[in-house]
Amino acid sequence: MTKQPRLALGRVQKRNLFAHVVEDLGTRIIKGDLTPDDPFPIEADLGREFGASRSVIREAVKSLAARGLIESKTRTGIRVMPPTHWNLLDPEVLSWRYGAMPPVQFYGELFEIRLMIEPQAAALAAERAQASDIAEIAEAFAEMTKVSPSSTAAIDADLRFHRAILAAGKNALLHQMGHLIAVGLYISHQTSSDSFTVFLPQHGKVLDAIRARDPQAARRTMEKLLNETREFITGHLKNGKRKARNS
Amino acid sequence: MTKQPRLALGRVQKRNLFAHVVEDLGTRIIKGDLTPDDPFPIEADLGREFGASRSVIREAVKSLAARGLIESKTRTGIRVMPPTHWNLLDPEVLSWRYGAMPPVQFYGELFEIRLMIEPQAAALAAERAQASDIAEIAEAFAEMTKVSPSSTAAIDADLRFHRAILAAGKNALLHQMGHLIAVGLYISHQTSSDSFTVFLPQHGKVLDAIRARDPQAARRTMEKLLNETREFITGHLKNGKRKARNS
DNA sequence: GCTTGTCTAATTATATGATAATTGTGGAAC
DNA sequence: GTTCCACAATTATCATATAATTAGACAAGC
Repeated sequence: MTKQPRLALGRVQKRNLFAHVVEDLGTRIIKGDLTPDDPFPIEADLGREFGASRSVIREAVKSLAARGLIESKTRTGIRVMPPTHWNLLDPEVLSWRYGAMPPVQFYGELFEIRLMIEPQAAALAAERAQASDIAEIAEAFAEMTKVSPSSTAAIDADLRFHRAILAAGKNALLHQMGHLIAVGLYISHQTSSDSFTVFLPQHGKVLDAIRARDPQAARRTMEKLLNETREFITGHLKNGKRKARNS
Repeated sequence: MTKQPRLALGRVQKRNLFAHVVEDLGTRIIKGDLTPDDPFPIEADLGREFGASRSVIREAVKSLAARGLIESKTRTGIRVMPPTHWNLLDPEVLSWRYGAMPPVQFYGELFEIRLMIEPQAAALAAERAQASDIAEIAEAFAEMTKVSPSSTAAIDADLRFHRAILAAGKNALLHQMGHLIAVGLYISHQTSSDSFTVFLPQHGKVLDAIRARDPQAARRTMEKLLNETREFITGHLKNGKRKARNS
C-alpha cells in the first residue's frame, strides 16, 4: 500500500477512506500506471483492493470523473481518459502531477503560463484596482517584509500578494489562476527559500506601479519578477541543489 | 422540477438521475440560489426532493465537491464554498456560469483570458511545432474553408484549429485552456455565424505565420484575430441582435 | 459479404436500511 | 465565566439487492 507523498499546501489533514481512494487512483492515473488502453478494474475489485465498500469506490470514481481523469459507463466499465481531457488546473490534479513529473519540466510549464497571465493581470490591476484591493496588496507585501523567509508564513504572504493582484484585475477567471500560482510558490520556496528575500524588492516595485496606476510599469515589473524567479529556481533545480523531496 | 437549459457543446445526451442532480444543484449554486451562508439541505432531504436515493445524492455531492463548489463534513453538513473557491475552468462549471451571467460580461471575461493565452501560444507554436502539428493546424483550417458557416461542423473545425495551436505550444497546461476556447467559440457562433466567414482569412494568416516559423507574426496575427472577433461579437451582443437563447 | 436484428451477460446505476464516526451544541459542574 | 461532558445531528461507511444499459456474440436476411 504505497502511501504517495502529496503536495501539502496547507496542513496535511487526516484522510478518510474516500480521500485515500481518490488520491491513490488519481496518482496512479497521472503517473501512467493506468492508461486509457488498460482495462480499468471494476468497482467490485477496487472495493476488495482498498478494503472499501462499493459506495466509497463509486464516490471516488465520481470525484475523479469530475476532474476529467476517468469516465464510467454502464456495461463498458471505467475508462481512463486521455491526458488532454484532464482538468490540469484542478488543484488536486496539479499536485498529483507535480509528484509525477521531473520538477524542472513541471516548473517550466507552470512559469510559461504564469508569464502569460500575471504581467497582464498586474496591468489590469493598475487600471481597475479599488482602494481596498490596493490595501490588500500592500498589506500582503508588508507581511512579506516581516515574516521569516523560510517559514510557511512566507509562502502564505507571497501567495496572498499575487492573489490580491489577480483579484484586483476584476476577472473571475483570472482570479481562478491563483491555484497555479500557489503551486508555483510552493515549489519555489521548497527549492530555495533564498528566492524570497532576493526578490522581495521586486515585489515592492510591482506594488508601486499598481499604486501609481501605471499599467505598463506594472506589466514590466511583474514580468521581470517572474523571469528572474524562474531563472533563479530553475538554476537551483538543475544543479540538484533542491531540498530532498519526501519520496 | 425546472429543467435548466444547458450549454450543449456536443450532442445533448439523455441524462441519468445522477447527472440531473449534479446539474440542478450546480446551477443553483452558481446562480446564487444557494449561498455559503444559507444552510444547505441535508442528504436525506435532497433525496426526497429529487426522488433519488441517498447514494445518488452522495455521488452528486462528491462530484460538485471535486469542482470546488461545496464541501461536506460529518455533523456540519454540506456547505457552499465561496465563489473564489470554484473551479471556474472546469467545463461544466464554465457552462453553468455561462447560463447564469449576462452574456456580454461572460464573453468579456473569457476574451480577456484568451488574449493573454492564445497570442503567446501561437508564438510558441511557431517555435516548437513539429511537422505533424502544423499539418493538424493546416488540416483544421482547410476544413474551415469547406464547411457551412452556420453548421456545428464549423464550430468543430474552428475549435480544432485553435486547439491544434495550443497543442503545438508543447505545454500541457496551455493545452488545457482549450476548454475556455471551446466555450468562447460556441458563444461566437451562437451569436453570429457571420463572424466565421468574416474572420476566416485572419485564421489563414495565423497559420502562415506559424508555418513560416515567425513567432512575432504569429503572436500579432492571433492577437488581431481575437481582438476583432471580440469587438464583432460584443457589438452583436450589446445590440441584442443575438439569436434567442433557449431559456 | 454486409447489414440488421436479437439475445445474453457483464457492469454500472439506483435503492434500501443498517451501523460507525465525527463534531457542534447545550447544559452541568465548578 | 470557563471547562467539561453527554447528546444528537449529520455525514461516512457498509452490505445487499434489483434495475438499466449496452458491448459482444450470434443469427437472419438481403
